[in-house]
Amino acid sequence: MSTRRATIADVAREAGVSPSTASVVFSGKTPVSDATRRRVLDAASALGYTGPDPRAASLRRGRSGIVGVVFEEHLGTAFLDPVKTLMMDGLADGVAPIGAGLLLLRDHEPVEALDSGSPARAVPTLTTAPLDAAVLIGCSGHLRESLETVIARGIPVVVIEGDAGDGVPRIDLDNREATRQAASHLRTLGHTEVAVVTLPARGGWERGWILDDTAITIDVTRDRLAGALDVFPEARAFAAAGSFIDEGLAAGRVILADPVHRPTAVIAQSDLLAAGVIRAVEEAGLRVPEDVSVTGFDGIVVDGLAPYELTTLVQPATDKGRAAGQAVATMLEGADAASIRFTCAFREGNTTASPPDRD
Amino acid sequence: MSTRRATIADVAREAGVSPSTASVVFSGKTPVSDATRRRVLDAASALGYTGPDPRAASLRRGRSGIVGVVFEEHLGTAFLDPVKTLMMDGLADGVAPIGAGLLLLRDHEPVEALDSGSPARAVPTLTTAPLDAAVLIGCSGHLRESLETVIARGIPVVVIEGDAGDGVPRIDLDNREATRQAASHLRTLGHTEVAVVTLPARGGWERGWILDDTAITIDVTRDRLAGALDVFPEARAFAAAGSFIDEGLAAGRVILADPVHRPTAVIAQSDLLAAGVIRAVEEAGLRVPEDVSVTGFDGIVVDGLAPYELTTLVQPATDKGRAAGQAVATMLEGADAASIRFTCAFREGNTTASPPDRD
DNA sequence: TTGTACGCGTTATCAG
DNA sequence: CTGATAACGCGTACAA
Repeated sequence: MSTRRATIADVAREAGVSPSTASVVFSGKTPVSDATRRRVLDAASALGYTGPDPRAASLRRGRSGIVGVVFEEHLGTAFLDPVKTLMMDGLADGVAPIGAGLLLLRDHEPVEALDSGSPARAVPTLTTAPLDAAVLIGCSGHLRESLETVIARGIPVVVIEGDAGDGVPRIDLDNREATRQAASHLRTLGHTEVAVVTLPARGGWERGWILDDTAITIDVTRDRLAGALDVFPEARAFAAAGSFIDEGLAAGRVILADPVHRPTAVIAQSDLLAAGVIRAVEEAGLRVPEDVSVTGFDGIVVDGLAPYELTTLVQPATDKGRAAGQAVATMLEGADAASIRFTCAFREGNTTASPPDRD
Repeated sequence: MSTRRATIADVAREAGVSPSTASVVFSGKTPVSDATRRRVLDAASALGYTGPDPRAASLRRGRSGIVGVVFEEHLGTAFLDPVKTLMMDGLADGVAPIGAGLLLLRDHEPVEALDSGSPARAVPTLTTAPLDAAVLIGCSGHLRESLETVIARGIPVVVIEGDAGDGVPRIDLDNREATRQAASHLRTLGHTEVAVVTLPARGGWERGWILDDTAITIDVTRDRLAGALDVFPEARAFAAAGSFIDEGLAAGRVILADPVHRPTAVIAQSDLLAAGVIRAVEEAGLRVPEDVSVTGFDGIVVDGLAPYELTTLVQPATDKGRAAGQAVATMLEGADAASIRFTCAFREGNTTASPPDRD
């Protein structure tokens, strides 16, 4: 049949009922007699009608059943991070009760060249996607911009790990306090020479030392660093370009390079970074934790790190995601959602010990 | 302002132009004089109008700009698999030119209990999401069902690694041929006692031996196994419950348990499984590759596997995703998309060697 | 270049 | 339990 798809009106006509009755059969919003239902269903299958067009339904209802999840990175990259992965998991759980799907979005679309001869076309994003709500996974300066876009559209929004301002529910961690715990642990062990390997200082950051005048626009980085400095005000900090083992390795090499300033402990802002630092320590012919103690952050399973068991802060990543999902669900039902700050659990592994005796 | 949001009609009225003119200003489909444009834009910002409602626009256009990606697993789990992660990456790339967003969907919604007192509500899925197209990441029997749903809706669909039948474009690998290569490599080295650690045999599979009468409904598993059996018809196969290091470890333990039947080589159907098998070998007090050779599949970076470098088949995971995305784009433009079979590259690492001398 | 008219496919609402 | 009516907010022929 080269004709257009059947609509609910066609089905109704075929079944000899009114469109509204047919609609009700599919939505189940109102009781329908069995006989009528059967007629409608039969007519539908006869016409190859598979149910209401979601586009029309969402226009009418004012709901699309879609929650946008905004990343600032290349989508693929986002899932390379175990913590984000777990968050997505929780998020999926959290929105399940309202039956929403998760739409992956990037906050600043890459400047795509004109491909395949097709004329320049607007790349849909936050502005043009049919979202019921949005979850911003926050960090960089783009967050601010995305936030405005979403708020302007009047869409409920939740921010994970970022400064939302206003009345925007925020899901985050006690980053500063948590790091302070790790640092205190190190001080208790007797460390005084400590270095910090941080997450990026801001979007597009290349790895390098954080100096007094370095602006840190990423909240997580700033807060965790503050926690470390609370205990070791003199600690030097080197910011990696991302949360990867290789970045930790690179940072570790730099930090350990100068024998004079060599720290006896390194506070890494993520487990992956910590794993890299451990490699750097080994590479330098030193031992963990005998010569250098290392702490991480996240409490993820770093595959293949054995025999080390990282001393780290275990963050409830899945819970964070779930909380965000629930907050979204709450807002979608018209209620106000509260911000939630989760707490990390300090977990002592075998990567921290007292510093070696000095001569 | 407790009143409803402004519509394009309001903007037009405020600007003193017709609705269609205002529409054109936002869509850019037709030239508009600068003066008019300015008036419209000013009116829009005065009214807090942020652009056309995506729901209405998509009804009118017949396009939502959304491509569904259907997983059969818990969403979070999907991203724990590096290969899927890379595929998503490529997919995001592939659909970028048409500016589509990716909507994460599960094929069989978990049986959610009634939460939060809200009445039982239909959980939207494949049937109710406003999709322009769908990508099925295939395996289990659910695929069949999902496929029918999508086809009934008349939505373009592409299947990755699964049997699509009909005229559905399929993106997959030369799984059988690739595995055959690895197996041949082992035979050339002199191995005769070989075991296979496979991916799950079907959805919901618990780990266990694959017997003659075991039905394997997952294509990837079946094809890769066939490739191994082409070379070693007598090889025994143990199916893991998923592609994880731990599963490989568990499988390895079972396979190595019986000293009489102990193989000199293990063909694992994924790198993660292979990594687990290697651990099992070490755990048994044996060496890789001196006592037991191990091959993998995927060519991903298995974090922390050093000093081993897996002998494996490198699959172009990102390319697969990108191809799927492009196929979707093609179909959306009304053309037919072809199925594509990608080729894996054999990469020899240091986990395979000649078998030990037998007494 | 701008305006008119209409319909995209549904579903709330309310009366019967 | 069923039906008539009226939007939902927009894009696009077509005419002016």
